[in-house]
Amino acid sequence: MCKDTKRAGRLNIMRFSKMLIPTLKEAPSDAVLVSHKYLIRAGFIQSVGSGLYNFLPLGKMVLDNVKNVVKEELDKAGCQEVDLAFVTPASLWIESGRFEKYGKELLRFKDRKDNDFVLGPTHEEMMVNLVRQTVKSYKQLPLNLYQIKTKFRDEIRPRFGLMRGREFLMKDGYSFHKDEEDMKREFDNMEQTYSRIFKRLGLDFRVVEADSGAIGGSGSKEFMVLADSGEDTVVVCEECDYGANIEAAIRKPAICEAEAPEEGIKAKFHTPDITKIDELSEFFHLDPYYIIKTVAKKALYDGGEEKIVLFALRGSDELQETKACNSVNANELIDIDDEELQEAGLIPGFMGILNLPEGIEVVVDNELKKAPCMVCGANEKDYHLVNVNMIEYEGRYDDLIAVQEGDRCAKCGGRLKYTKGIEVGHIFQLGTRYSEPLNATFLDENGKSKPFVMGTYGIGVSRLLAAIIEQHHDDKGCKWTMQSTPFKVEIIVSNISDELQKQNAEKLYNQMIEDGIDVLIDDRKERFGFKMKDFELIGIPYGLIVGKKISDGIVEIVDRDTLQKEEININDVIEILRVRAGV
RNA sequence: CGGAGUGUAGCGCAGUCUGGUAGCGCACCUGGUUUGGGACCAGGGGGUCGAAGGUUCGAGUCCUUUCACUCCGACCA
Repeated sequence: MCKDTKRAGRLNIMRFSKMLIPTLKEAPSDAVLVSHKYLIRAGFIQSVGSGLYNFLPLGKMVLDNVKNVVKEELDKAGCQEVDLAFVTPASLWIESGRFEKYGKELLRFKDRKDNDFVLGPTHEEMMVNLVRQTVKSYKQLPLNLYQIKTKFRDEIRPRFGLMRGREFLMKDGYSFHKDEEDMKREFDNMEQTYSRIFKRLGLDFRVVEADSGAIGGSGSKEFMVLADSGEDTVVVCEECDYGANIEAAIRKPAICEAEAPEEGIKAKFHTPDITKIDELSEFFHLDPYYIIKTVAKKALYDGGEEKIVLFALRGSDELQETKACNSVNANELIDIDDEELQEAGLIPGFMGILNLPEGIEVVVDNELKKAPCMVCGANEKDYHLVNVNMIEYEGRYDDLIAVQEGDRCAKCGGRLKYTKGIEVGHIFQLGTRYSEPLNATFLDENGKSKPFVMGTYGIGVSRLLAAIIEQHHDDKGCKWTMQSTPFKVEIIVSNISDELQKQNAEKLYNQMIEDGIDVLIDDRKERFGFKMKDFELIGIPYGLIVGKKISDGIVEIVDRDTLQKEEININDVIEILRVRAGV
């Protein structure tokens, strides 16, 4: 009894016949991802509306397990758990300026007194508010506070089951420091902590350089679980450990093996109806590398302000929109049609960076710096310029390139390739982006008032369930990893009407409970095949089949990963499972 | 928001064109036979056909309106 009390809340034991596990033969037709299908078919979750899910007993167990791993590692790393109000007064959001800016994902509503509230999609404001009220001195720093809490984002298009719901469970952490240096130390600490978390959960992942996006800040890294169904494109090096989201990936500047054009004097060249890079390439017998591609976009800013921007890069490269957007500090870049271009005095197909009409902003890719003898649109119908020497060009440069597979790694020169990833974690160096507007300050060693230097760190906890299944499944069902699985072992009683099988299975069940092994016993009055199908669908790591050979003292262990069966003596069961399941 | 599509039993679907008693498979309940790979026999329960309005002797089916959901694009843990 005493033993049981000690493990209260940690040990999962259950009878299949008593547990609510509504397994289904067919998945709802709208499920596209395997994780979505299996989580529903195996009775882990239930859909209740667009982007809204109920967690059934099995799903809740997995969710708790994942939560525990996250919590244990964070606490070990010196973080402290808090729990902030889910409903938050809009006033804080107005103060930070995000009430207007955040957009429609922010669910707003009023209480009976007509006061504005929001459902927290993230908690920077709330956490800064908490800390600014309680921390006054550098002596109280650093501080890393987190919570594991339901978030609500009214996504325009929720999809893929738990992968992108509107309501989801997220761990969000915020750290507060007296200076940049200490914040960077904690950032590294979190990178290592996150790596430990995902490793414990049995995930194959990469830490990659990322774009900071809307949250802002100087440096950020994403934790990507590698899976074909991932929504993000990740650039990784085949030789070293470099990895980056395509939005932030860099490369060694490209070199062209094709012959460079002979140097000459800058001149206008008649190019009738030749508008595309490959047509120009053919016309001039020149590699696209030596042609300047000019991409026009409309940049949108706060308050409905907009302007036309030209992005110039080599004909052999592609524009990376996120980089381009960041380079002009816009909220968004949108395509622009030919009519609008003409109104602005630009000629589609013949745009270039020289001789431009008024009011057009230009950003040139870094790799065009000092490039000699380039071909470029003349901003005049049917004409291009040749022998444009970029040494003479004085304008803004930035990194605009979308790294391609086969490009060279900036770190080691190795070959870069694409892979797909599921973003399960994101850590940011925030700086004073929130502490300043919210006037959250402390007194430093010299008695001077300073804004907190902050970091922010997120993990998509409910998304992790989907990520685990995306990476660990076969055509029969789920394969939970040891730290995430609801039970370590499932005892399958082949024929429950057979007293000998039943008694021995019950004995093993009780023995495992005694020994603290999470165990589910399938004691339903069903046929063998039926139970095996459920076992495979649910994905508990080890099955223990108590069947006909029990009369000889023999049972079978099934490894869910390989589906290999192995006959063993009933007396060795506990010992073998202990070793295999690490319990 | 733009484009495409779907709403019929818990799940998967047929029926809608051409109006005439609401159907199939799985699941569920009862009894029996079965028990090493989603068994079989017999019997049974379950539906405001997404909602509202209209046409008609009669609407799941035709007309109008509306809601929800899903898929493809922009957002994100």
